[in-house]
Amino acid sequence: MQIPCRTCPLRALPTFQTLTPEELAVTETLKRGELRVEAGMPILSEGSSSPQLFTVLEGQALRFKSLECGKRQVLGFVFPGDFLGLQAAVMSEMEHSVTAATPMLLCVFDRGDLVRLYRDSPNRAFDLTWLAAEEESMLAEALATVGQQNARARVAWALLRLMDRAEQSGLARDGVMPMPFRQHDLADVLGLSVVHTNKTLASLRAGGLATLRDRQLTIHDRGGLERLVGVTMRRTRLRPLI
Amino acid sequence: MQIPCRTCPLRALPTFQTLTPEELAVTETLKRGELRVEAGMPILSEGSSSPQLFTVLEGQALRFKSLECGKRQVLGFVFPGDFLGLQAAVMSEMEHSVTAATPMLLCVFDRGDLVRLYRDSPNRAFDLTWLAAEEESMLAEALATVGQQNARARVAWALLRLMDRAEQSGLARDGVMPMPFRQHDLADVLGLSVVHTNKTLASLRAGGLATLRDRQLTIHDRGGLERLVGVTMRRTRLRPLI
DNA sequence: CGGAGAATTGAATTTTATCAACTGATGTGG
DNA sequence: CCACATCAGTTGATAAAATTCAATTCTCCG
Repeated sequence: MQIPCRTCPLRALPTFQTLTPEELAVTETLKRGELRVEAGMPILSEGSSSPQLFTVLEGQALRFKSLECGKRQVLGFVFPGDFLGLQAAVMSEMEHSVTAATPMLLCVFDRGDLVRLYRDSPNRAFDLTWLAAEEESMLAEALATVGQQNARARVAWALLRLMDRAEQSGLARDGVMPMPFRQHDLADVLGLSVVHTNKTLASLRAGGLATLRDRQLTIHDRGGLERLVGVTMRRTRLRPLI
Repeated sequence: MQIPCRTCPLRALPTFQTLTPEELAVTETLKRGELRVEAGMPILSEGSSSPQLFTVLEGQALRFKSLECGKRQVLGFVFPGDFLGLQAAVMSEMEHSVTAATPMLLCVFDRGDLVRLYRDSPNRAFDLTWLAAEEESMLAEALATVGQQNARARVAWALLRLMDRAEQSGLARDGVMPMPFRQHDLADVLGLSVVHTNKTLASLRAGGLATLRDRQLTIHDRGGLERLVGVTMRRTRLRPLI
């Protein structure tokens, strides 16, 4: 086990809750090891009941659902600090898949320890519910965007969400972040075709709102993008880090 | 308090978990009373932090998010047995609203009791996480449908979902259920215009797949509808009833 | 019976998807 | 170091889908 929880660099970030020494100790007993994953590799698969749960230490990934017709709907972006596999742990199996978009480092937990956690650490149990509720919020926001907004507003929303997540996990500076996701991924988030996503990105770029190129996303005019987005975007909150 | 939990008619339904007498006793101490709500009245509002949580005993409702532009996205249908307000209890406030579609009878809980529940009843705490994860699944399914499917498939999906939920809560018989929601509501679920929803319904009716009229939904050809729907629809599961 | 909200229908218009072709960057092997 | 292959990104033309608008009919209640 390379990194003990108490010195986990993620905990230093202002986004994450600070734990009491006792809580930290409990968390530490749950950690089973670390796992490195290459870009493009699957981490969790729809329909499987993973015996392991993960906290992302480094790298980015995509959550998505595959459709019979071969299409897929991307459900969300995964950033450091995110917890993966709760669904499989709580229901019998995963309802979506997760695939690494970059090389990743994962902190590994054991599904079987969950019962113990609920019994012994009500605060941490509450945090798990919080995480599930947070996912629910994110999906609701996405659904409202995809269901009700036009292409421009959808893309604007996705860019702001990406930047927000990147800032949370300390990956962005001054509206600039590394962008590991493809336009194709963006299109599958938003229910748009790749072509139309591309044109919309070009239009935002031309309007001086945001630039996506060379694996890098730059937000030039946050206010302008926010005006485009019709749904209320929740401010970043203090998250629990399992 | 009119109905004690142990004789709650919902518990008799096969959809809901049976509790041990102890668990039932705990649940009973949480119940604060009952609330009747008229059709069309708001139950929970986006942005508010309701001090109360509800379990639906009778009636149907809609969860939805309002957009700045005046549109709204319906996030899901609420049926008897559903738990309302978890989001407000876990995060600081509700991220969506709930409005009654029919007269309703709600079982009332107190938000403040949640901490006690997490401390004393790990099983029930786990159930709350389960409920949040279930919501997440439903939203993911909706997002995949709205994001990737055409109008026919979307409407087919919504009709099957409605029927499934109605069967779960004992409201449907032989593919026939009372339909309290308007075509306008359906349109806001699916990200379609009312007009197009209407035409699509007409086309499904003409194809002998399903009929929606006189406040009643009839599924004539479940297999036909399922073939239209491209996303995997989870089978009804055993749900916890809080 | 009359009025209000809901459902339905037929254009006209707008938005988005699909198709096909092309550019540019990256990487590999001879 | 160049030829070649590959893949992401870009663009224009065309087709399909959904929205909007306008008008009419239907249903439920008072």
